[in-house]
Amino acid sequence: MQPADHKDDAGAFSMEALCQRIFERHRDAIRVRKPHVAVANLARIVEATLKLSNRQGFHATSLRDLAEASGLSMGGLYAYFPNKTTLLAMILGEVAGTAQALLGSPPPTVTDDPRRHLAWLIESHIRLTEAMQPWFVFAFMEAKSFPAAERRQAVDSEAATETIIADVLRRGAAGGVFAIGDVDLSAALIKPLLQEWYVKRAKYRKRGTSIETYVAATTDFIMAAVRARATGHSSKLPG
Amino acid sequence: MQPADHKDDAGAFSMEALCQRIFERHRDAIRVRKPHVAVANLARIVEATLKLSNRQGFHATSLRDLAEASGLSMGGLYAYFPNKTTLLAMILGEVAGTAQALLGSPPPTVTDDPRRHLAWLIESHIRLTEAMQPWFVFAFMEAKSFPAAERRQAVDSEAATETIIADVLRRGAAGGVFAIGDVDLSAALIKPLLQEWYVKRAKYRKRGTSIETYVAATTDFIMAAVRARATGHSSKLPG
DNA sequence: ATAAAAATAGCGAGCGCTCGCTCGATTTTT
DNA sequence: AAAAATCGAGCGAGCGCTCGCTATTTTTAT
Repeated sequence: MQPADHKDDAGAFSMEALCQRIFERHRDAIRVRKPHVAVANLARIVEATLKLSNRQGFHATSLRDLAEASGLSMGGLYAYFPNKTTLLAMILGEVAGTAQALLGSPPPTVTDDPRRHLAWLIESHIRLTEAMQPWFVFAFMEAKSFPAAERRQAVDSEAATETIIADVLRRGAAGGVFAIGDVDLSAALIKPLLQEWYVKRAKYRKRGTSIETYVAATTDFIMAAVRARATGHSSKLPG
Repeated sequence: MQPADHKDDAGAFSMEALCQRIFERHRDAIRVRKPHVAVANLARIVEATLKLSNRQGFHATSLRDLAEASGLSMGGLYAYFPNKTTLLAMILGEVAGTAQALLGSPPPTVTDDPRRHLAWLIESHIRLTEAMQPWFVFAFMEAKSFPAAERRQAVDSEAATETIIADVLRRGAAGGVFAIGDVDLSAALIKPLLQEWYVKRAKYRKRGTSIETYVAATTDFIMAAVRARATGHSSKLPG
């Protein structure tokens, strides 16, 4: 672990690292060739987009606002995306990709016990969305009111997360570790408990609820709801 | 109980009844004097607003679209609201008012047992938002990205519902009926489980999940999460 | 009963303005 | 000096909203 160079970083989920990946994924749509120039400006553009959109909505954010907030000109912006909708798609794609990459790769130490696996999913999801909070808020708020392709991407991404949860619940129920009536419905109910943290982030900040408290309370709430059998294992997780 | 005259009605939560209240609340902002004319046209305007906004967002819905979908002219619309923002506020206010009126008046047969009271809150909230689904989706999606006054109204309304839940949890915890660590945090976690039904309505429709199934599963999930003590009472609720 | 007068409801072209986006000129880098 | 990156005035389209107007209903006067 090396020190991050931005304030809000969490290493692999830093603005820098995420924009690096956006640049690689969209090389053909981005006219600027030099990586260090492109990534730096993408970071300024994405940062401005998230800030303005999360305040007033993506649709209500004009490219003039965006130019001013990012420090580029109107025309300059268009070297980084071919149109406004593609800028949206770039951000949505990065959110969905990062979430799937993380949640789809649990550490091997965790997967053999459904309780530990479920607890890991809960904590990882909450910590990921904390590190990328503006990104997830953006995806959550904007995905609904936009073109079919982008909308579908968001729905699929949500469904994928839910499937991961459902698989763990199913294995736990089969092994007698959980007592669950409808596994898919339970997975569907767990999702909004994880989203709550970033969607209502302001509320918890105002109340002084720390992420550790929220992770603990949510894990406890969900474990009770699925009637997780207590064992000798500590509930403490690797940070 | 008398038969409703619209398809999606649930009596007091019909488009007609809700627009009647909007008309009464905003008589001074609405230039049309005759109640039966005003209420009928308000219904067409609100219906069109909810339909178009829930597809593409309120901001992206133009007054020309709205005029065409409601069957009125551009100028005609402005006899029913002084500006677009007030139209938003009218709808948000009606949603918040209806929710508070219902959830704040539990039947006396229910309030003396926290378990029954909590179950009643769960079922009532879900059935209300089912009857007024487009209204609640609209409020949920649009409240964030709009003027301070309207935004505050939405936040306050959410907080009020959460307070009602927290009060019931607190009484139950005090009486040993529930075992809860942090009452306020638990109430905050119950909220998104109730919102899930209308926010993701399409998903459950596709899966064939009925409202009865969802109410039962959510009630079960929440009761387990708060460690509700089992009793001899039936868990069946009055419809 | 009937005609004149007043009030109400609705229309849609058009205003001032901002939007997403383009493109030739200009600056910066190599 | 060539290439890459950036600039910003300007375009047509579409926005929220207004206003002069017509058609209809209700009230008043005879």
